[in-house]
Amino acid sequence: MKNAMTIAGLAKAVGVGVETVRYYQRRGLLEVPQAIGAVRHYGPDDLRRLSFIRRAQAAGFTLEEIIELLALDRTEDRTRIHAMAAERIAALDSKIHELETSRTALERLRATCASGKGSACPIIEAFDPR
Amino acid sequence: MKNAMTIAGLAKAVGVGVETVRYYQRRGLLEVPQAIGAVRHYGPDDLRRLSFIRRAQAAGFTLEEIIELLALDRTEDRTRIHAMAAERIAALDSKIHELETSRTALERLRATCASGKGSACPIIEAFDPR
DNA sequence: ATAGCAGCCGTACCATAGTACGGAGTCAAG
DNA sequence: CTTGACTCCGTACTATGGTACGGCTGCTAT
Repeated sequence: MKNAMTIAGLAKAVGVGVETVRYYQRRGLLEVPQAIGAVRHYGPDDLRRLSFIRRAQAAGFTLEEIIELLALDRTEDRTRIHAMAAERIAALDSKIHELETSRTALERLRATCASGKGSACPIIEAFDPR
Repeated sequence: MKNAMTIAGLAKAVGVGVETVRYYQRRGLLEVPQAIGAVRHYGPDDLRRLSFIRRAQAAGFTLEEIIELLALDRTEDRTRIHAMAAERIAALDSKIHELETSRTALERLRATCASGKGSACPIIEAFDPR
């Protein structure tokens, strides 16, 4: 059958380990397809779903939340979806801001310690809020 | 003694729990000050150090790396400091980029599902790379 | 037909960063 | 001088997201 792969192929296609796929199955994020013989075969749907999981993780959703998102995907509870998206966007915004602040501190540290003259290079002070 | 506080004061000043301070002591990130009587007292130095730890964590350094940074702070190994800063800035940049990409996907999801007409609101597709 | 790689399964273990708990001691106020 | 809050200490437990192991079985190529 075309487009059908075994667990290793699925895992590889998304860049995760086989054990990770099995872990997601146990957690209920991926369903366990019916086996043809004793071996399961995965298709494009599984691939999309697994990719989604990874992208949602990158967006900061926990696996628990992703389980909810996947359930929500089959309903039409727009209110809940909207709320989850809005909440995550807000969290993302503050996280991005935090990382940018950290980046500034690190730039300062890098600049201060680049010039090789003075002896000490005060790491702790580099992080002081300005 | 002025400026001296007990562990709860220190923790509170930085917004962590007492147990967290003790955990950092065990991990060697904070030193255990000499007790006056049976109770330890903490001063401005401890406060600065603890604040630094938290900011460094926000920058994505692990506690293990922070231990190294604290050790480095007393030396003048600028090369190492420079390398660590540069490495972290790069990681931060790619993380920020990733979060921004995620944010875009979430905005798309929010927009798609905001209009209350169609029935389904495809969560999974909202994360597809465009 | 047989070797050997894959897949399957359950269970155990890992890293990171805390958080909780229980007992004993101590300090300060009333 | 008692009460109550706080400290100290060691040990155990938690959450999150995997990763590893070992035995068994079945598919496939030689």
